[in-house]
Amino acid sequence: MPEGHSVHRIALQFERDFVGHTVTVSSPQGRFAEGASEIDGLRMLSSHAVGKQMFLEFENDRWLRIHLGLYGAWDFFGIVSPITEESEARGSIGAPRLRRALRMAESETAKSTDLETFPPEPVGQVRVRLMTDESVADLRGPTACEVIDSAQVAVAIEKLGPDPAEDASRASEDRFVKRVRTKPTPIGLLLMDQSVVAGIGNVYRAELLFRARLNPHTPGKNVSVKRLRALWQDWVYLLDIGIRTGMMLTMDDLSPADEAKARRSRADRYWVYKREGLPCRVCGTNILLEEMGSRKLYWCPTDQKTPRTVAA
DNA sequence: TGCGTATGTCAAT
DNA sequence: TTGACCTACGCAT
Repeated sequence: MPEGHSVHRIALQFERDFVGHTVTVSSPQGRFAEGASEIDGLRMLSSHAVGKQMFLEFENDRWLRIHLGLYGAWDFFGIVSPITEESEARGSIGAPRLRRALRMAESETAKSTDLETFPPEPVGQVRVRLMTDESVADLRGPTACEVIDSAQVAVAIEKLGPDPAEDASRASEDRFVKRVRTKPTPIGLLLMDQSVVAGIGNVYRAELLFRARLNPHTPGKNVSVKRLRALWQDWVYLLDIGIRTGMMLTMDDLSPADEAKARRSRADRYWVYKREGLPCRVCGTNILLEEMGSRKLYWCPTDQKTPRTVAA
């Protein structure tokens, strides 16, 4: 379910509540029994996200690499610390941390409920359970879940393009621009290519292209450097909002009422995503749906009509 | 109860 | 380009 923002939030959650702790690792479902035994009882040393992948570092050069894929999700139980200013703001800062259950990765429907017993019984297909004295994290449905060493971590990260949440430097932006400019591939495909830019998924792709008023079919090499820099900066901006709020909020300058609506329901949240056949919020033209990269692409044929590009 | 869908990726063809 | 895979949920029957 997650695009880059949720993976970064999850990595932050681990940083808060697991890093520095000795972790009991098990595989209630059994499918990760071997990997679990490799890291069981080790101290967690760090937690990182790059794009949609997360790397949890343990002692002895053992790393847990996780990719949630389409349906993966983490559930946290017990002590679950607030991870952003916004979540801090909901309770008083410095107040005792809550004992609760929180589902992450399905940020659209993040739930937090009271917890009666600790640790709770695993429910459903839990591939991995990580447990400290105070906190439990259950992983279900990941595409990737494996124990590797730091050399293999380096290989995995090498395959990924820049991720602004991990490196927002100008060099990172340049890397993105350069990669896009060398390819004849449509920009709508390049934004989904994790080696070009890491962390963008199907929702952010559609929304970023609309915000840029960019035709998804424009070949990467035909998009001007100026527009690509703007596109990168917009991703920096949206990703930051995503990490802070846990939601893919892509519409700016909403009235407080519309902002509340956008937060409450997906139907009121996006410019074009999942809005095929509905009138464009800007020009009224019906939003189109087409397949691109075997994923559903939503766009406005009027606002995103011409590439309006000049080779710079 | 069963079907379709989903914010993803990879291997096989 | 297609199919396989991981799991949960909403909706129709």
